[in-house]
This record gives sequence, C-alpha cells and structure tokens, in this order.
Amino acid sequence: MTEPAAAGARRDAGPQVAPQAGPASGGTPAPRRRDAARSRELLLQAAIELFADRGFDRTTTRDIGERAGVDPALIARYFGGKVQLYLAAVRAEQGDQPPADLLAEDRLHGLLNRFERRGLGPSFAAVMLPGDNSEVQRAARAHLQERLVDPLRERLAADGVERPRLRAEVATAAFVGVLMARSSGAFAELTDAETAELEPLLRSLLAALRD
Amino acid sequence: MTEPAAAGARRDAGPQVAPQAGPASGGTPAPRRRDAARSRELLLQAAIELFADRGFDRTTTRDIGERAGVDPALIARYFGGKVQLYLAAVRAEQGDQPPADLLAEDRLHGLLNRFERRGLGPSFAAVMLPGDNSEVQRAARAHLQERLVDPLRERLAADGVERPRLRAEVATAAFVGVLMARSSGAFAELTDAETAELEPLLRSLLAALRD
DNA sequence: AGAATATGTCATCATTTGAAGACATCAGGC
DNA sequence: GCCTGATGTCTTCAAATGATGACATATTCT
Repeated sequence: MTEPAAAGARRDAGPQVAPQAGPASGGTPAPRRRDAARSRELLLQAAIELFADRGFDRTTTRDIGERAGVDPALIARYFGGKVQLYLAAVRAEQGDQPPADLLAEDRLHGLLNRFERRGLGPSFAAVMLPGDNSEVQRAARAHLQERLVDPLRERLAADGVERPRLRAEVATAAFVGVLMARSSGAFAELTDAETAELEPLLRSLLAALRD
Repeated sequence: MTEPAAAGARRDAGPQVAPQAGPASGGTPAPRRRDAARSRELLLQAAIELFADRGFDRTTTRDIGERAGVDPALIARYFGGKVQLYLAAVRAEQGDQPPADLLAEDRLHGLLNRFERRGLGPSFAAVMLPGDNSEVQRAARAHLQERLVDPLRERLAADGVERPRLRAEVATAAFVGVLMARSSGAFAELTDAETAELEPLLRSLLAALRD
C-alpha cells in the first residue's frame, strides 16, 4: 500500500492454485491462472463469511477482496457492487435445505450443525439492527421470514396455540439472538459452549413458546 | 447547507426555549440562550436514543447533533468525541435501578416498562454484533454482564440449576434478541405487539431455562 | 459600560469506503 | 506468430464522517 509499485508489474502474487491435479481426472478442467468463475466463487464465499461475522456495514469490499485473495474491483465486475454481492450471499444461503421448523427435533439439530460448519449466514446480522429500509435489510428479513418464521407459525397454528405468528416471531428472535450473541463473543461461556451443550437449552427455550 | 451563509451571521436560529417562566418560580433559574449543561444533556439524550436504535457505527455525530438541536462540534467539546459520548450514554443507562434479576416477576415487568418509556439503551445493540474489541464494545458488554447476566446467574445458582452461568447467558441473549428484533421492525407482529402481550411470552421463555 | 470568559457556529481537513476507469496480461482462434 | 476478447491490477474519484480550529455572539464580573 505504501510502495509506488510500478503500474501493473505484479505477476508473482503467489500461486493461486497449485497447478497440480493433472489432466487425469476429468472433474476440474485443469487449473487456469485466470478463471472468472473461480474468482466469483471465492468472492462469494468470503462475502458470506464476512457479512455473517460483521454485518453489511462493517464489511468493506477491501476486506472481502483480501480474504478471497481477489482484487476488490472484481466485485463490481462480477456482481455489480457490494449490495448485489450481499443479495447473492443471501440467496446462496438458502437452497440447501427446505425451510426448517424449529420445533421439530431433527431440524434444530441439523440447523445447529450446519451453522457450526458454515457459519451463521449473512441474514442473521440484519435482523437485529434497524436501519433504512434498504434492499439489503428487506432481503435478509424476507429470507428469515420464509425460512424460519413461517414454518414455525404453521406448526404452532396446527397445534392450536393462540397468537401463532407472534409466538413464532418471538421464538425466532430468541433463537437468532442466542446464536448471534454466541458468535459475537459477548458472553464467555456461551461463546465457548459446544453445540451439544447449547442444543437442549435452545430446545427448552423454544418449547416454552408452545405452552 | 448549500448557501454560503456569511460566516457566523446566524442569530435567529429559532427560540431555543420560550423565554417565559418569569422570575416567580425559583426552580428553573430563568432560561438562558446559552446553557452548556442543557446542551450537554440534549446531546446525551439524543445519543442514548440513536445509539440504541442504530448501534454505534450507524449513528453519526451529525445525526446526534441534529436530533439534539445542537451543533455536533459540541460533542467534542463536552464529551471529548463520539466514543466518550457513547461511554457516557452507557453510564447514564445504569444508576436508575439496582441490577435486575430477570426471573423475578416485578423485575421483568419493571424492565419492560422502563424500556417502553426510555428506549432500549445503547448497550443492547453492542451485544449482537461482533467487532473489534474496541472500548465501546467492552463497556457495553460489561454493562450487560453486570446488570443482567450476573444477577440471573446468582439466582439460578441459588436454585441449584446446573451450568447457571451458561443458562444466564442464554437467557440474557434471548431476552436481548427479542427486544432488539422488536425495536428493529424485522418482524411485523412482534413490533406491533403491546408490552403486555409480550411479557407473558418472555416470562415463559426465561422460565424454561430454569428447568 | 467594558473586559474576560463561556458558549455556539461554521468551514475545513484527514481518513475511510464504494465505485469506476486506465492499463496490463493471459487465453484461445486464425 | 499474432490478434481479439477475457481477466486481473492498480490508480483515482466522490461522498461520508469524525475531528479540529477560527471566529462570532452571549453571559458574567467588576
């Protein structure tokens, strides 16, 4: 950053991918030094992690580029800009599993394990902070509504509980709150707790809303 | 903002306080057009509200000044800067009541009513978002630890529950999460719900951690 | 009334950040 | 071998933001 660095002279910026994995396996079609699809994917993955960790505002395009090992200018080229990259990250968050009903045992277990493997996902951070009704907030909230609140509301309604929507929203908010607080490092034991320790507590918490 | 506005010519920037309330009552010592203590208080109050609403990063000194009706430059003069103003806001958050044990009925009721009257307070927003271990985060987290987590932990420990600290942290995180989500407007029914509707749900939620 | 201080107002600076563009370098077709 | 487009690298710009200082105006003291 501090060196003048004669314009466009860099060529030895470290091996992007070790050029092994010869032409044997037909899967990956020989590593290219320049691969738009790969760069796009690296940026998207870095964005998912960073947006989940810090939220939209506190994540800079330069951070994303650095983590991805890709020049931040390519964000504009491949996604259109930071906002569109965020929307792509939220879209990539879904599609794995069908919407989850938090009260079903295997669902909670699966969700927690998935979070452990892949991080919380970018939409969680957008729930807690109010803000301008930007596209970013709306997308993240719609995602959570569809994936967590609605299935739970249907479950509660089927159980005949009163105010199923409100209860589903409270349960989701509590769930997101606990997971966000855990990953934020605000509370020591919560952050250090294993998923297996946390799961029964969360299950009790959620079950309480069912009355 | 767009006019040149000859330097320092403004004098008619609206009446700060109607200069009535004659010398009769000895309470307020006649309104002054310039009152450092009043300006300081206005800034602090605006800061408490805005920090609670948007968190530290998304609140600008210009926003605070605008809401307070005070020039933002005075933040530096009276508090030293934005960070110190935040710390002052967190300190102002406490001092009202003794630390609250969320499981005691009147405590929960009192807390919710207080939030309804005075807003959530700046420290809540700092729990959910990770970030640099700045002074701001540490102060807000220490505040919550002392005010909410510790009393609850003691209560749970006295009840003989296992893992009292972890449970207290989970309960606090869930509590903060529900209130933050409510004020963020992320969930429609939760945002519109009356405190009276929310209170029994929160009570069930918290009681579940006691097992 | 007039000096001295307190308080308020405004312009401006340095930094950060998202974005855009100029240029360099690689890949594949002829 | 070379040309055209794709891909990557770097510089630069405009806006936002926290901070600072010069100056204006009010308040107080004598």
